[in-house]
Amino acid sequence: MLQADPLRERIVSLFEGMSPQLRQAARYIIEHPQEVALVSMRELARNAGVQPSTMTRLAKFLGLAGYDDIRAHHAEAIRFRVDGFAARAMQNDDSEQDMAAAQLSRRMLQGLAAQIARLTEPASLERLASAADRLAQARRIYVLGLRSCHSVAWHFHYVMTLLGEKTVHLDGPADTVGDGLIRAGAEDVLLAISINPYALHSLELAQLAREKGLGVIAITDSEVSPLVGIADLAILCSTESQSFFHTLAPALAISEVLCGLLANKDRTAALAALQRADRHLLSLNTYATAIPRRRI
Amino acid sequence: MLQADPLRERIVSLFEGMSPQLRQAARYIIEHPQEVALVSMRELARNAGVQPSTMTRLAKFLGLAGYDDIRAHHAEAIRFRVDGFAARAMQNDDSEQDMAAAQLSRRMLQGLAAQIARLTEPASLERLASAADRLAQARRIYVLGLRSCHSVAWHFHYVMTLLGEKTVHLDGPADTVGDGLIRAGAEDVLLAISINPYALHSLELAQLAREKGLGVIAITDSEVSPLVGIADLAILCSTESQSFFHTLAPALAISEVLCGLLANKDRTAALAALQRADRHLLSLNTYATAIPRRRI
DNA sequence: TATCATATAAAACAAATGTTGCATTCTTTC
DNA sequence: GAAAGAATGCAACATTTGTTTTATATGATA
Repeated sequence: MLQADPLRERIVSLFEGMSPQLRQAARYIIEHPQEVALVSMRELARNAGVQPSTMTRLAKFLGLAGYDDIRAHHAEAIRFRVDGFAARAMQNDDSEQDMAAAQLSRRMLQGLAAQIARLTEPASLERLASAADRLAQARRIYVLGLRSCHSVAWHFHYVMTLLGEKTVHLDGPADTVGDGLIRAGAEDVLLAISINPYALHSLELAQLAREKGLGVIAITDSEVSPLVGIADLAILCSTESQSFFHTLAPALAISEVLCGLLANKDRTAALAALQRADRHLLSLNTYATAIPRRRI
Repeated sequence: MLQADPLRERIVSLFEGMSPQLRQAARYIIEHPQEVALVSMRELARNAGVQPSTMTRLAKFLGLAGYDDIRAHHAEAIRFRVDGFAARAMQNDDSEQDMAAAQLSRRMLQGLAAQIARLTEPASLERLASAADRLAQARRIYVLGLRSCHSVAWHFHYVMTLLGEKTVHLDGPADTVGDGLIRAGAEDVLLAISINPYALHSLELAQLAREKGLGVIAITDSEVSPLVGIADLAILCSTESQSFFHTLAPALAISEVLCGLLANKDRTAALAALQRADRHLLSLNTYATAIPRRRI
């Protein structure tokens, strides 16, 4: 990534002139350089979601004789990098002293990675699985996350809307946050996300939900979180970070895993739902397929 | 190479019991491990001075099903070395058909952890540092993230509001998303977050900001993202996950690091601001200090 | 030396790879 | 709205791949 890579640069510079399929292939190659050298072209094409011929066409488009040139180039890059990696690592340690920012960044990122990795402990995995089961059975899933946890709640809700109509995001202006629960009942589940310091309103709503007979699943940060007492099941995530602020990355990771597990319950249905969402958004022209040109 | 390599050890330990030809093949493999993954078996055999069949025989001799097992092992080793402890994460699908929940969860989480860990590469750290500098200098920071990226944008904005009044979150109902930019100018910076598929509106607004003279910093997912062409500086994050959906955890981690770096520019000021925010929220009774009791 | 078992080379084989040409679909342009 | 052009999917193609089979060579044992 550091050293000059002429082919990579060529791909990037010609990217704008490529057709959609070529772009998809090119993008995958740029983002998975080592895979190019390690798997066959057909498999690469499959992983990139394009036809095998597209890879050949991409090679020709780049002015190469064929796909083998692309592979050869990436293989060479790997051979070249064999001891380059260690060298780079050393070079870090040197320049680290006068780069306070880099040092802090590294510590924060390594901390986050470690915290997420720690979620793979068997106890966590079990809770994730039961939570997913519970959510899958529910008629409706109400999602609640206020203040800092809004991001997690919203992301969960957003992803789930791609799958269907099952979730209701408890949010709104003018103190209407809780209104969504009006028609909630015992067949439903509340997914409540809250970390220290715990927003009072979240706890009140969770308590209300409990009283209305809803199942309550919590994503929170401690065994002694007030949510644990309210919820049927609590998934714990660390929020500590090497900076002033709490981190929500592990909580977000958990919510993404829950989405993944739910989608995995019925893969074909999930796939169909995603395709439908795709078509809908496509017809609305929501996403850019080419370089953007401002509407005037 | 640093870590234990069971296959390599097996080859060494069985070396004495091999015939001359098998030894020659085994020796070449041990001494050129990366070649095994990068060239075909026939070419490897040629380079080793051995018949192709000898390679197959060696694989069987080692108790494997065939030569492909040897290659797969060495390919994995390369992936492992390149990606740090990403290793297992990126190897794709095949038989996750009816994967147990725990297994899928673990793979997703390990993948996320690996992707965040990969952000500690020097190139990323440098970009993070410059982005933080640029943001620190700006008079105002406009934060833009639509659809799936809303969570990241909002989280950045929320954390920054704890520090002061510097950020403006570009969001709103009734198509008022861009209104915040009305008074934006050359002294300001836009922090734009967008991943594939790129929301058209995000690109248009980023373009508009650029035309208005704002600096543009992007958090996006690829060197060929349309945002790269618009932004002065792009921080790249992977979004691939072991499930149907893209992940935003790395993007969120990046935004948290940026917040941390910004706060770190003036630690005492940051501390003071946080305390003020604390007092304010305390006086509003925003957070629970004890087990919640519903208001009646 | 004759005989046997093993090791190696050579060739045959099915499966896969990368490539190419053709038919179809989607855009663009008049 | 029709026609030209580009982009794309599909299937056939010749190669190449890893494996297996067969034949030859080697070396030990009696």
